[in-house]
Amino acid sequence: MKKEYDPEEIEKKWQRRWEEEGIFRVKEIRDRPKYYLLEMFPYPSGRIHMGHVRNYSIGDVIARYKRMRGYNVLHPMGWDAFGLPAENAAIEHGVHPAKWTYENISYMRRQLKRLGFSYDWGREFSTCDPEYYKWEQLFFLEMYERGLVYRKKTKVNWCPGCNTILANEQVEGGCCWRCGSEVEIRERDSWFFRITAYAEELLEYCDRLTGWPEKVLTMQRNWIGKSYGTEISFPLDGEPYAIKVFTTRPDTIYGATFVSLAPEHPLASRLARERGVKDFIERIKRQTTSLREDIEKEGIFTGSYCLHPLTGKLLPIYVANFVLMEYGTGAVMAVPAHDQRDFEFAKKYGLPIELVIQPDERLNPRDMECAYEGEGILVNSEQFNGLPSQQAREAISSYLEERGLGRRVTTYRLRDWGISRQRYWGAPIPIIYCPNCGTVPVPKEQLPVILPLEVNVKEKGGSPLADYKGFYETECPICGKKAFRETDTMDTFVESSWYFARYACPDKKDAPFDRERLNYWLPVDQYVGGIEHAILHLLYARFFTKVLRDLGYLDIDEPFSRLLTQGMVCKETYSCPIHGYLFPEEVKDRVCPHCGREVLVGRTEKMSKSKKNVVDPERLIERYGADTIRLFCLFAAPPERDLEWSERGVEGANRFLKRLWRLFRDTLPYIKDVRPYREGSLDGDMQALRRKVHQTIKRVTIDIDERLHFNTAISALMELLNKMTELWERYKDRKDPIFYAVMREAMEALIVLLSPIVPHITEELWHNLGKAGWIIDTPWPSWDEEIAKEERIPIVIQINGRVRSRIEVLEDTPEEEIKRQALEDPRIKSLLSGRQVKRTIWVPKRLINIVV
RNA sequence: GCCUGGGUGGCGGAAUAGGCAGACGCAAGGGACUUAAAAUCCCUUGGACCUCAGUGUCCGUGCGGGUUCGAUUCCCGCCCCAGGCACCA
Repeated sequence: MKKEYDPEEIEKKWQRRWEEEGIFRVKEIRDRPKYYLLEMFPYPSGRIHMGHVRNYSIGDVIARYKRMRGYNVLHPMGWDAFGLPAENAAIEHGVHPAKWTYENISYMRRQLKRLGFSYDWGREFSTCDPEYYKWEQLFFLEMYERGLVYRKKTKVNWCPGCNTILANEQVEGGCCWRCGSEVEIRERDSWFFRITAYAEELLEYCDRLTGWPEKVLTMQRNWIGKSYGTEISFPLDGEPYAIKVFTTRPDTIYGATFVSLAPEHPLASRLARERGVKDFIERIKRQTTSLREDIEKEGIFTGSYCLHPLTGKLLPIYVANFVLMEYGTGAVMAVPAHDQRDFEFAKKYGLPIELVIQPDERLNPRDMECAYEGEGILVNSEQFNGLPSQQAREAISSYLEERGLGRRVTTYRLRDWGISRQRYWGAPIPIIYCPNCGTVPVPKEQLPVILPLEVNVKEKGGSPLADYKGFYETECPICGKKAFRETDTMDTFVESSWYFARYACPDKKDAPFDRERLNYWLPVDQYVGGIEHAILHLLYARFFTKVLRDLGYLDIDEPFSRLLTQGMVCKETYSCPIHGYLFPEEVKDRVCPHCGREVLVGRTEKMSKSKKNVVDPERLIERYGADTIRLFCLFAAPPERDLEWSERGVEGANRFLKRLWRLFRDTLPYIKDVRPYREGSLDGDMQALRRKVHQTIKRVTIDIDERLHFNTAISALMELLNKMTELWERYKDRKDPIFYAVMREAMEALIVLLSPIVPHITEELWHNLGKAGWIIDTPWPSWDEEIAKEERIPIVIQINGRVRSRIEVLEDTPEEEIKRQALEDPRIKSLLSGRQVKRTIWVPKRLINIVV
């Protein structure tokens, strides 16, 4: 073997051999337990970034580990290939989105291969391939048949300058990111998936996803937002209509002093008698809902009144910008005393504040500086006075129901999923509009509706599909006359909602899935991806799984049994006061390369191209090798935390591998033909080393298997290497066969335990040890609890909770004996002299606390 | 604004069920080797204090309180940072 560690040579060698032998190809093997490990597939943006390296390094450790534990592991990779950046590239650089995407894919595939991940590349696919998206179009049609797809009006961001619809991310501060024009809100027909039909099931199953982080489940539960409330009718004054409001606080009904409508509410414009009111409504309607967030609460009196359903009082009707048409009924009974938004609104427009819930401390509406939103006792509420608010909710709801003035309802915050995108680079929606027959689904046998490649993506104007006759002009499948295709494409979240299932059988030609293979592999046992997908992607994938189950394709209820959400990769930013953000490699000696000014070192933020605080993994691989990068990504932080990039840390990881290499090189001549130590008692350093080996096996196994904390697994392995190096220096010349045997056992364990993390160097060392076969096919080592056990354990002696001394005892020393020893400890004795021991607290195997 | 996380030495982090705060790594300082440098190896390293330099004292896990014999860990109230977002009545 080489004298010095040469990562490039050994990594390329083993990557080639693994590929030649196809050792990561998997087939269904009935009598072996399967394990499906999946990482979120990448968008082919151009090059792999550190977030990918981290994500896929984590996944690869688990995949390789599970394989060593005897599982038949499916570990696939592919491309989430539709999306907006391809179109932006087309506009900016004149490259066709397809060319751009496929070139990126081939570049990034090479980068991933260079990192040595254990993918079964035979299952790779891209979602922009008609062979993939045609099944998605099929699902769309089947969902349409079942009423799970429908069309309704929705708001879109319209840029008058570019004459096109903008995505939310293309709107910056209310203006178009490309031309700076002020963005308008327009209404447009869009296709929706009826995810709300699954709201209850999606919520219920949150309780069964025991392998998911609680924070993700909490976010999803809140997103679905089930709430129990009451719908109450407020009759209009002098008209035979009523405004239906939704409230979760019917107990506050006597505190309602006005009613607020969403600007989109049908009654809003009807009631608006004056021109000023109409203008206000039109102005608010033009604000996007996201823009309205930051805007001050404002509203206008419609000039009309309604009647309080219980007191008969006249209440003014307002239109308010903070009332949402999408939630509840689009109308709110305003209770300023007990709702902060209503409170602010009432203060602003001088509306009365009526206190109806009295908490323990006496509130007076005149002195209130904010609304009281908590529970309390009802006051000013006629016959309900004196009831606690919780009981009052029930009593008032029942009272309203009995009189036909209201009814109890369950609402969800979750809204249906709008999937229409006025984009070119996406899967076409398989619908035809016929002047005679109306909206006609594309017959299934005509699928796929292929996205034409021979179009020009232009900077200005709408979707190229809407300009391309060859695409949109077609025949009606019913009457055969001239008809038009839908030119919208699907949200790219649709592709990523079912890709995990397609990996089970990506070669299936005549159907989306092959039932038998699907049932063998699904569900995904462990899913790994960024925390930023905690809601949208993960909820959509769960929804799609349930839909595909109900359409008869899948036999599972949930796609991902276990979920690991990783944090982001961050780095400090560099900027020049004149030239803006700078790439780290541009900065030499902390000065700007353009003007020589000192660079400002900014906050640590998520790596992003716009801030230029990115590190190119490829450069690091060239310099240190794939194993070093993988090791660093796993060592620097536990997976769920954000990872702060540090070039120094990478060097540290590299040093560790060099130390491993050198120790192995030095010991090899002595241990090459030695059998690992297996049995018999040892003492002194030999026993200590062997104990460390078994302790390390235990720690690493638990860290990888249960805790998914690779950073602590690695630190345990570093400790083992340090111990081995130390003892090697001390004993290498003693020609002690027992020492060599213990070293051999330690070396084998170290290499095998490290192999999921740094597969190349360990494969090389493994073969140098004279082993045949792949290290990934080596069974994971087990530990012997007896060998791992410390004989003497340190016990901390505290006085009043402060550490004052330590003693060492045999593990099973009884409490009485430890107490006796503690009190006899000279230091403790002197500290206790003249003081009365009140009690002692004994924590087995840890400490004894003497309270005086 | 709302939802969800996070905050520990100069830095990344460790402490697995309330029990030794700072494992492991980085950086820094000192030393060894070398003609020299790099590489490598060894030692020191949270802060302050002390005429008992010790097995010493005190402070210290964002800030302020609380529970407890004992709190990085649990509870209450703040501040700051990050992710997500659709003002959710």
